[in-house]
Amino acid sequence: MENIKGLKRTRLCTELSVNDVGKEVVLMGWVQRRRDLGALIFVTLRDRSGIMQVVFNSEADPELHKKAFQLRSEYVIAVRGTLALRSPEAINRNMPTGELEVLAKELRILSKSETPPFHIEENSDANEALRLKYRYLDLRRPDLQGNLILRHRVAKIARDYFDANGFLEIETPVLTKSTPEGARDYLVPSRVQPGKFYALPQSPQLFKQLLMISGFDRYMQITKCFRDEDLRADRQPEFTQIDLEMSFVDVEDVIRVNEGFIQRVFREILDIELPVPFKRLTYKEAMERFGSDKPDTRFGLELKNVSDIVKDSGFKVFSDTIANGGCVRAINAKGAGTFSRKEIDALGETVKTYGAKGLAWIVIEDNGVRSPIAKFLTETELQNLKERLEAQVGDLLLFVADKEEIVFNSLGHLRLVLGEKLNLIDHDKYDVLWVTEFPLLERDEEENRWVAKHHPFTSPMDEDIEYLDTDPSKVRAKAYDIILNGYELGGGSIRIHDIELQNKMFNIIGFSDEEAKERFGFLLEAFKYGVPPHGGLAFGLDRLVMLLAKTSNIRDVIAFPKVQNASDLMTNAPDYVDEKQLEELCIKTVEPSEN
RNA sequence: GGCCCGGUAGUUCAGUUGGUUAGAACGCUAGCCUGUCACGCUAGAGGCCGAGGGUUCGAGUCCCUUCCGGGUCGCCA
Repeated sequence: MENIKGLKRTRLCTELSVNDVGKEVVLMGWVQRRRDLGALIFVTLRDRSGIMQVVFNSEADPELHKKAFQLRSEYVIAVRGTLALRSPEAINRNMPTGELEVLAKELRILSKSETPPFHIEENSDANEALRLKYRYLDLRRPDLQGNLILRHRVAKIARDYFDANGFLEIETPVLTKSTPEGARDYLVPSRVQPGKFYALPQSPQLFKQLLMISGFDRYMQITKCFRDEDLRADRQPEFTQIDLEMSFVDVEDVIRVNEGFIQRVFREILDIELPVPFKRLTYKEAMERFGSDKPDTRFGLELKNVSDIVKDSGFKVFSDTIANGGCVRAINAKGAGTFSRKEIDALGETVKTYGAKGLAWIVIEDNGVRSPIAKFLTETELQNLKERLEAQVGDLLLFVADKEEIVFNSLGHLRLVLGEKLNLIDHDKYDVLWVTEFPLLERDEEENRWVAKHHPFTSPMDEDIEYLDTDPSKVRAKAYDIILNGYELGGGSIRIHDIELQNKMFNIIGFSDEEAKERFGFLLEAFKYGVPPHGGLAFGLDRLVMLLAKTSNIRDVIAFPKVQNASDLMTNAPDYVDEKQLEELCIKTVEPSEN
């Protein structure tokens, strides 16, 4: 093994251009590939910027050529040589540095490598579990390097943009207090106070509110958050938020400053100019039209309420559902009348996933309809349905009857499936919108109480405060989510800054004064000493970068992600610890119970 | 916790109704080769068919259990 003594790297591979031809250069990096033509050896050298061809010619230097013969994939080398223009017939147009090559004068093997378990290349088809076990090799691939560089750039834009707008980056604790409500906490035992635990933050929510009370006026932080819930393609147990909070603002102020941020990200990263202000939908409208509070509005297929048409229908599934307080809604899948019975059944399975009992359907044909339910419907009902759904020959009408919640959820997801299946989604389009006026509260049927839909510090809308006592379900919140192509990019709210209202909120979600004091006493105490009106928002940085990188897997934009069972295949975390460590923490483990 | 998909050389995969010695490509090793760039040519090595149990004369293939990975529902204020 050799060292780099006396050699200094001049440039990265792709920083060299035809203007540098004739200069002596020193490159350092990994052997991407060796092509051995006998007396002539080509090596593609890879560094973070890209690749450059290096030539070893036995005629020019037999000793050096002999040394180059030893090179294998992923050896780390330093090469000193002359940058040369390739002869015209040897130019590789598929390579950014394809006009150039380095004629080697010196080679040092800085580190050898075993044959890697998978080939380091763009668009690797190697199994992801294998790539995660050897993540440091996976991260050598240009696509992942590009993703992490992109991530860095987005984070930098966030810091620059919010700095320019008067925000201060302030760190908040990672070891903090467990709070009720919300996701499961990750707990950290205290050694000095046996039996007590810290919790890792689900978000810095309370700390940023306290910073407003401290008078910092505008705060931002790029920070890790932790939620002990099951993973998804777009969800990791530890993730990063661009978190911010502002004083003396209302909804419009928060929205405006964040539109500017997203606009700048798209301008600088993708060279796309997003028009502001962004579209807005109220929560109610989003649900009614798209069956989702994070609608993908790149395509139509909107939901239509047909309850009034079929409320007295002979089809009991419809009329009984409505009689029991439910509803019937439908999607017109334009042109999907050609779907086979099997395909329609598969759509039925889709809605069943979301709790629907079934999917009723009608195909509009030249001379009438084809449908298992048509015989239960009168001619008038059929005619009204067609009109409401703007049905034409060749269309497939799809109906779900159930509680509103299930109808929205199942049709909302069916809509996405149909959008894909009917190829209605323009994957090069970026569709950004705000969803506003979320309900403040929702009913937890299991616990039979109200819970905060956003969090318990969210302010109700001024005009709805009167309903807090009479009909909490009617109260809308000063909460807003920002949605990109059907993904929730971020969300936030104006907070309650009045101690009376905050106490009332705790009471409505079932906290006694004692419990509220126990859990959030520090906040209520702070509320006694002059609280500016404030509000904020948090973006999911991972998700934002994921969408900018055009991948649907959040692991592709995280350096060391976790797999579905929340373990890290490289480090093998989580893992058992020494009995000694547990003793010191006064912790005993028990076998998990069956069931 | 539920549902769906997957696990066979280093890698990506094929493997028929259960039937002889489990194949291919890439990679790897060695040799030849002075303009390659997915270099080419020749030869070679390489397998706990995820694991355990069962059925069978016989299991990569069928059954049961289990482990691992992915997607998803629940969950994620």
